[in-house]
Amino acid sequence: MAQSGNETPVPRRDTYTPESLLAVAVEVFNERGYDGTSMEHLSRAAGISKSSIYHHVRGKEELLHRAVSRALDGLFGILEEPGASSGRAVERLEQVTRRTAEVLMAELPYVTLLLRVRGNTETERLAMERRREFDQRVTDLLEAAAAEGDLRVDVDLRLATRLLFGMINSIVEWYRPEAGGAAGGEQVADAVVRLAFDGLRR
Amino acid sequence: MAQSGNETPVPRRDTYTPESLLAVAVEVFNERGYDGTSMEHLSRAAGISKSSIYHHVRGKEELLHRAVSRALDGLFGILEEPGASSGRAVERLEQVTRRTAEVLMAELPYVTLLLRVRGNTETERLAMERRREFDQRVTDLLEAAAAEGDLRVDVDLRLATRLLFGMINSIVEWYRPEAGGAAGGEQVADAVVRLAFDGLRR
DNA sequence: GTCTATACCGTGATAGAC
DNA sequence: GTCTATCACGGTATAGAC
Repeated sequence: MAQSGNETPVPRRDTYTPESLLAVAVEVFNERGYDGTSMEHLSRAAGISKSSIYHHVRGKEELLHRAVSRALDGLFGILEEPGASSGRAVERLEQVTRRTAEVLMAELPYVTLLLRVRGNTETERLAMERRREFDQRVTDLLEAAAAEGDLRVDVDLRLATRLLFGMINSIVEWYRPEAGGAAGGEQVADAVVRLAFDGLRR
Repeated sequence: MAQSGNETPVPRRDTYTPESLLAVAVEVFNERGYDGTSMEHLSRAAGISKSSIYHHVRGKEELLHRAVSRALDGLFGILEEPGASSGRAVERLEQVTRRTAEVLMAELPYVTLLLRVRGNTETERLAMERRREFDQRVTDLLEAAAAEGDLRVDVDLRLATRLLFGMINSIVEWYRPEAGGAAGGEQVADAVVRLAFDGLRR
């Protein structure tokens, strides 16, 4: 993500960085819920003591903050990608839909946590606000596509955006990258685009 | 819901019953998350002391149990309704889709809580299991509809079921009955069925 | 049916040795 | 960078008066 410059030439072996600790913490947060996770749970999962965790991060909420920020950066990155700003709106919308599903799967644990945040702390409220901002950008895209006459007219646009995101976001409830089985990431993204734009019916 | 027979002729005025206390508790659970809610929070919301709550229920988890049971009873009720067992499968599926959305909105706080349960306690694990059972019943319906040739063949059925439920369930994230505005329950249910079966595209 | 007072434990976080 | 020991606090739940 950030530049891996020429300092610290090779990742160290054993000791934790805030980043590697984050990966562990986010897994636990997603299993037990953020509020349901104690520092004791985290310390056991990381294999170090509670107080060692405080050497790397200021506390539980900093871990949450880092996690949701990473997810949000991934999502907003989609809007900067080439192709997100030219061409027919419905095609841009289709591309954003596919990329959102892909980013969600690529950054699965981080986005999962983001989507479950309820607004109890300042960190959570900030995350919710940025998320709404992203949603709004996509709503704008739907409006543009509707103005170009490419969307059905019998469904409210805000409602459609919400249901579209509902479908995409629900991927976090069951997608697990290791189990390639009947659900590789490509296949999932394809299915989302097909169902969202053309529906279930033959 | 239950019979309002001739005993207890009129609901009492002021004092709490387990049922009326439940309504308050579920609201708070949904705002703060179950784990994020303390008995102190509940007591403030109910306007009685912590210990008074224990007069009505055994503890926090009993409130959770009552809430998710109510949600699950509503959902399984759909499968018993007339029309859910005869006729073309794709039409039964459409009907179940609409009814699921409707029940979700009618029992909004209870279903919301059900959908957010993560499996930390025995109550939660039981709820998750019954929920999976419901999902399976709907997957069966998709299989039947596919066998009758009414569904598109380029999307995996389990995947389609999950995305369908993802769309329906996401209603709890934003639907609020009081704000009739652009989103009456009828309109939402219609939109879900249209998008799920025929897609966004004109 | 509600209250105040309290038991008892797990929580997030810190101090200071190694 | 990690540990053990400890702190103050808030958590669920109970006892017993009114």
